[in-house]
Formats: sequence, structure tokens, C-alpha cells
Amino acid sequence: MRSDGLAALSMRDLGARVGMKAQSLYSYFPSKHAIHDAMFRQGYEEFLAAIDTVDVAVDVADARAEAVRTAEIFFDFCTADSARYQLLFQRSIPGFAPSPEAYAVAVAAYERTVGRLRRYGIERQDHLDLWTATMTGLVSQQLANDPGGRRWRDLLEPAVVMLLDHTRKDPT
Amino acid sequence: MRSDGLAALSMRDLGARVGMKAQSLYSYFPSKHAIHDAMFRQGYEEFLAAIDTVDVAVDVADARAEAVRTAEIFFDFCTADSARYQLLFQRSIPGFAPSPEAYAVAVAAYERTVGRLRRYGIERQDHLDLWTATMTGLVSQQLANDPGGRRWRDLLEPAVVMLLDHTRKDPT
DNA sequence: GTCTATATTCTGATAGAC
DNA sequence: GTCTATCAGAATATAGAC
Repeated sequence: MRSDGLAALSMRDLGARVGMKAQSLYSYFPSKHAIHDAMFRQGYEEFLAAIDTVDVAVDVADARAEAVRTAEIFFDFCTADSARYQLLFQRSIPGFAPSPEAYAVAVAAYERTVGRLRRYGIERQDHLDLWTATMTGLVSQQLANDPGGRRWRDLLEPAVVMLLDHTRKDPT
Repeated sequence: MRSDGLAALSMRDLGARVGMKAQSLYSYFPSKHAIHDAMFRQGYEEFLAAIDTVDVAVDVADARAEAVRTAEIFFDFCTADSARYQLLFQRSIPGFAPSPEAYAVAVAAYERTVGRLRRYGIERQDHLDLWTATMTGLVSQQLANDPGGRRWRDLLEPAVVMLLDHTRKDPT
């Protein structure tokens, strides 16, 4: 999927990759949808693990540096695997809807992110929405126009500073 | 395509929509790829037309209001047709590459956009990149999480103000 | 210019032998 | 748990009648 996109992988291709016939995969998953669902869940579990690698700064004055680090973790997580990014954040498999089980992991990941942004003073819904829009925008521009490069990745720090300035300037 | 996504439309479906058998379409286009290419080109022509609906403010002091209007035009153009948005700005048809002819229209559209942003003081490449990333981020969040709604659309004005502030504060 | 008929290849999925 | 054999239907595309 990483090379050819989300929808490009057939059961036959997948079977060949893991050294099996396609039919044998049905001993592990009842349908292709179930495989997508497992990938969705696993992706969000990986996301939770990635978020937790941010060293939490004890000093509040370091909030800005920590915010940049949080943004970098998110950006690198997304650009490291564009198929995973599409699956988790762009809902781009036609007809795919995660199971309640898998969706619960996604909700947990969102709440973990919100909790982290709150530490940087980003609490209001509109500020959260502007943060996520900016971050996903940087990621998708990077993936679409400079895959493997750093053109938008280098804009992360100015973007975070800009967002924090905006949040501070625009209180409740 | 608007209802089911870019990759979902087959030649059979398309033929049925226009009251033909799929095979008859080959009298008009030599392949499905050629149809995608025509749509790509037409989409960028529509984009050029949309950009030109922005009333150009004579007074430079109105740059901010005009910038907001430019952003709104872009946002509304994208969210009005998510399939077109994917085709033009997310290159999401696997294996599709526009012909040189169609690509030239896309380049013209990009240059028109850059020319407009220059009027608002956005000239440096990094400032342009941050603008486009923020705008496409707002659009894709709107499409993915609140289709048909206004949750991210209402963030356009604060986002433009934030971007212009950042640009002014960060000169060459 | 549109049709029928068809070629070819691919898809997800099932049945049943071993 | 993996295989062969197979199904039923989808896909893009071509040939040729009218």
C-alpha cells in the first residue's frame, strides 16, 4: 500500500507479499474490510505510542519548544507512511467505516492530542481546529508536492509560533 | 464522482449517467485516462474563472479584506465539489498524470494565485507555502469532518489575519 | 454515433481436499 | 492452516453490425 496507494492492494497481492495464496488470508481475516479495520486500529495505536515519545517539559516556559516537538512528532508520523496517513486521517477508502472497537482507539488518540495542546494554551475548539487544519495541511502539501523532502517540514516551527501567537492574542 | 469518490466511477456508470452504453464513450474519448485528463484541465479552467471573480480592491488598505475574499473563493471552490478538489489538488487517482497540455493550465492557475497573494505582501516562497498549506488544511478538514457544514469555513478570516500578521512580522 | 457481442483481466469470496 | 479449483461479477477496451 505504501507504494501504490490505499485502494491498490488486492487480496492476491497481499497474499503474495506474505507468502500465501489470497484464499489463505481468509483463515486470519473474515473479509478485506476486517483487514482495513485492523490496520486502522493498529495505526491509531502507533499514533498513541508516537505522541507519548514527546518529552514533557516540566517548565511551563518551555511550552513553545514542546509544542514544536509535538508538531514534529505528528508531521513525521504522517509523512513516514502516506498510506497510513490517508487511512487514519483522510478516510479515503470508499465505503470503509471503522468498527466501534477501532473507532474507540481513534477517539482516545484525539483526546490525547487535545490534552497535549491544552498544555500550550490551545483550549478553545476554534483554536484546536485551526491547529489541526494547519498541521494536516502542511503534511498533505509535503506528501503531494515534495515527497521525501523537507520543504513544508521546515515550516513547522514558524507555523507553531504563528499559531501560539494567534492563540495568545485571541483570548476567551 | 461527487457522491462516491474519484475512483468509484466506472465507464459503465458514466455511460448510464449520460444515457449511453459504456462502449459508446470511446467515440468521444480514447480511454478513461483521457476523461480524467479532460476533467483535470476543465477543473483548472473553472478555478481560473473562480479566482477572477474576486473584486480587485483599488485601495491597498483594503488588502486584508481582499485577502479574506480570495481565501473564501478558494475554500468555496474546493468544498463545492470534493471530487474535483481531490483531482486538482490531491492527485489521488492512482497512476494518473496530466498531459502536458492540461498541466500547463494548472501551472497558469498556480501563477495566477501567486500573483494575487503578492498583492497582500505574501511574496517569499515560505510564506506562499504556509498560505497554501493552511488553506488546503482548512478545506480537507471541512470535507473530512463536517461535509456541508461551516466549522472550518468560519475559521477562514482569523486564519487569513494570522497569516498576514505572520508575513508582516517576518520580513525578508 | 450507438449498439451488441466479446475479449481479457482483475476483483473478493467460497468449497472442499489434504 | 494452506492449498487447488472455482464462482460471480466487476473492470477497461476492441470488433464489427447498423
